[in-house]
Amino acid sequence: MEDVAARAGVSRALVSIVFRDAPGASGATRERVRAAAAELGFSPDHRARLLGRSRTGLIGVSFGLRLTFHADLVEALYEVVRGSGYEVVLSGNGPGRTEEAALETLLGYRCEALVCLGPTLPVERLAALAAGHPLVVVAARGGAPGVSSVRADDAGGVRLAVEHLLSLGHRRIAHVDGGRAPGATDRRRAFRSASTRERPDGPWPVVPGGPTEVDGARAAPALLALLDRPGAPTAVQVFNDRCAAGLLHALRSAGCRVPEDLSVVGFDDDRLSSVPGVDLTTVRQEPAELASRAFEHAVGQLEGCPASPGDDVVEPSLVVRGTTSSPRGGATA
Amino acid sequence: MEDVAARAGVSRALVSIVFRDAPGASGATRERVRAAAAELGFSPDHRARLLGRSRTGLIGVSFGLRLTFHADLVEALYEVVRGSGYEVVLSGNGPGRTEEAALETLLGYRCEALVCLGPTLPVERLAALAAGHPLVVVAARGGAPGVSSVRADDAGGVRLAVEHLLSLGHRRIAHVDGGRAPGATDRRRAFRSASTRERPDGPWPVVPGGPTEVDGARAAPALLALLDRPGAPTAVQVFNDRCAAGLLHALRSAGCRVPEDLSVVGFDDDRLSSVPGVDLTTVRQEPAELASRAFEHAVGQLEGCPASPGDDVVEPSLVVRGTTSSPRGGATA
DNA sequence: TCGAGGTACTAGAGCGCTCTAGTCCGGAGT
DNA sequence: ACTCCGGACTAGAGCGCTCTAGTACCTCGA
Repeated sequence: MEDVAARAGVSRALVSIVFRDAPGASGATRERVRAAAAELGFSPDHRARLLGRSRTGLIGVSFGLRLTFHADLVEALYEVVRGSGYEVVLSGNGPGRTEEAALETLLGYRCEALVCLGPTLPVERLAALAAGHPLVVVAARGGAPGVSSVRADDAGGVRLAVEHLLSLGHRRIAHVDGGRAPGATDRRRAFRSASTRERPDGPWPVVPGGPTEVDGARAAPALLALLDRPGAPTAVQVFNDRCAAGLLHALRSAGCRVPEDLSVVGFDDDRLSSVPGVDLTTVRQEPAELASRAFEHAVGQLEGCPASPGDDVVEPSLVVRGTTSSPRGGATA
Repeated sequence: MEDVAARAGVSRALVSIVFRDAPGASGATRERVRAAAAELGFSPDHRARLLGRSRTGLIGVSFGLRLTFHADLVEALYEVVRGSGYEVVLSGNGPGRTEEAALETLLGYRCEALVCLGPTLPVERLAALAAGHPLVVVAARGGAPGVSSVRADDAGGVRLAVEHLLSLGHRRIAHVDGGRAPGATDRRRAFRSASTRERPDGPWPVVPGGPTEVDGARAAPALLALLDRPGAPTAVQVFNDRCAAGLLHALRSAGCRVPEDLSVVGFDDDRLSSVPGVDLTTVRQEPAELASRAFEHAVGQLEGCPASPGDDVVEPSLVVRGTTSSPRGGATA
C-alpha cells in the first residue's frame, strides 16, 4: 500500500479512500491510484481492512457439508448478501467436524451475526451464542430465548401433502417420519392430527424413518408389510425428499409400482426430486425465501432494530410430479 | 486482551504466549491467564492474530456448492489439515457465484495456497494464479505450467470397470459420457481404446451424457434405442455416479431391469451410490486420499520444497454392488 | 477584503494481535 | 564471592489497513 501510494505520488490514506470507494478523491487521482495498484499487483488485505474498521460486516454461516439442501441455502445466502456491504463466511460441519468446531471458527473471525442451518446443538448452547451475537437458525426451530429462526411451516406443508392425497381419492395414508431430525416432530404431529381429523375411528400408520436415503430404504420393509393387509394405505407422505428417494428405490426394487400401487409425497423439493425418473411429488420450501428472511433477521438485529427475535414461518407450496395418482386398487389386493 | 492481562496480573505479551501455546510461561501462570480469559469471555481475534504473524497459514479451498463429491473432499480436507498448523478457508461457487468471485475472496484473505476442486477456469487463469501462490487442482487436470494437480486415474478406472464387465461375460458395452465435465475426455478416450482393443471389428457405442442426474435421465432414450437392435450392448459404463443414478431411474421407469437386462457401472463412488436400492457398482476414488495428497502438495510448495508441481494420479478401485451381473439374454431379445 | 464553506489531500493514532529484544531473578559452576 | 546461564516475564515496535482531525487551497458572497 505504501508502495502504491508512493508510485501514485499520494499518501496511504488516499489509496485507502480510493479502494473503499469513499468520497474525498478526485477522478484523476482515483485513476492514477488504480493504475499504480494494478502495476504493482496490489489488492487490499482483507483482514487488515476488517481490523481497522470498527465493524467487520461478517455473517458467519454454519452448514452441513453433506446436506444438499444446505448447499442450496448457502448459495441463496451468497446471492442475498452480495452488494449489501456484508459478507458471508462459510464453516462446514459433518462427521469429522463438529458443529461446535465450525462455530468456533466463525467466532474467531469476529462474525457479527451467526446463521446456523439446521443446527443440532442443544438449546442452551444456542441461547449462550445468542447472548453474544444475533443468531438466526434456519430450517429448524430456534427454541431458545433470543434466538430468531426462519423455517418452513412444517405442519402446513404436511397438511398440503395430505390434502393433495385426499383430493386424489386416497383414504388411507401412511407417514415415514424423520426420527430426531430438525422438523421431524412437527411433521409427525401434523400428520397425526390430520389422521384423527380424517379418520376418527383409527389412526393412520407412522413408520420410523430418518433424514437420509438410507433411512428411507430401511423403512421400506415395514411399509411393504403394511400393504399386505386389508385396509392398507394407498399413499405415503415421507419426512423429506432424500428419505423418499431411498424409499422409492427400495419399493421399486421390491416390485412395488409407484404411483400405481402406492403414491409417494416427499418434503423439501430437493434438487434431486425434479430429476426425470425420480420425479417426486413434494412440498417445496423456497431456499431463496428462507435465505433472504434469515439475512433480514440478522441485519435487523445488527442494526439496532428492536424487531423481536422469534420464529418466522414461511409457507411452503405443493409441487405435483409423477409419484402421486389416484389409488387404483394397488397393493392392497 | 488488555483486560485479561490486567485481571491475570501479567502483560499482554504473556497472554499472547499462553494462547499460542508458546514456550515461556509457567504452568501456574498459564492457568491463571486461562481462568481470567474464561471469566471475561475472551477469545483471540483471528484476523489480528494472522495480521501480526508474518504467515497466515491459510489454505483457500474453492468448491462447487452443488457437487456432493466436492463436499466429501472438503470434509476430508478439514480432517487432513486439522492439527497441522494450517487452516482451511472455504469459498463456494455455483450458478449465482462464479469461481472467479470465490477465488477473489480467497485471495483477499491472503491465503498462502489455493486448492481448487474441479475448476472450470481457463488454463491461462490458473497459470496466472499459480504465479502468485501454490495452486493445487483436485479432480481435474492442472494443465497449466506451475499448477500441480491431484486426480484419480480416469483411464485406469474406466479400464477397471470394463474389465469387470468383460469378466462377467459382457461382450458389448456402451458408455454414457460426461460432456465437457472435468475428466470426461479422459474417460471417454479410455473407453474408446478399450473398445478397439476388445472389439477390433467395430467400436462400442458412446452416448452423450453429462455430470448430473438430469443428463443421465436424458441419455436413457438414446441408450434404450440401442437395446432394440441385434448386437446391442448388455452393459453400460457411465461417466459418473450422479449421471448413472439418473439413468438408472429412467431405465427402470421404462421397464428395463437392472442388472438383468442391462448392467450399469458408474464412477466416483458418490455417497448416494451405496444407498440400498441404488446399490450401484462403481469405480471409487478415495476423497481422503485425494485430500491428503492435495494438502501435501500445497504444503510442500509452501515450505520451500522444490518438488516439481505436476500431476499426481491416484489409483481408483472397483466397488462391486448390485447393478452388475452376467448378461442373461436381456434386452437384446 | 475578509472569512465562510467546500473539496482534495495528509498525518498519525489506532485495531488486536505477534514477535524481537530486552530485564529480572534464582541457582549452578569456579 | 563472582559470573554465567536459562527460564519467566515485559516493553514496545510492527502487521496493513481505517478513520478522525487536521492542513492547504479555492471559490464565493457581503
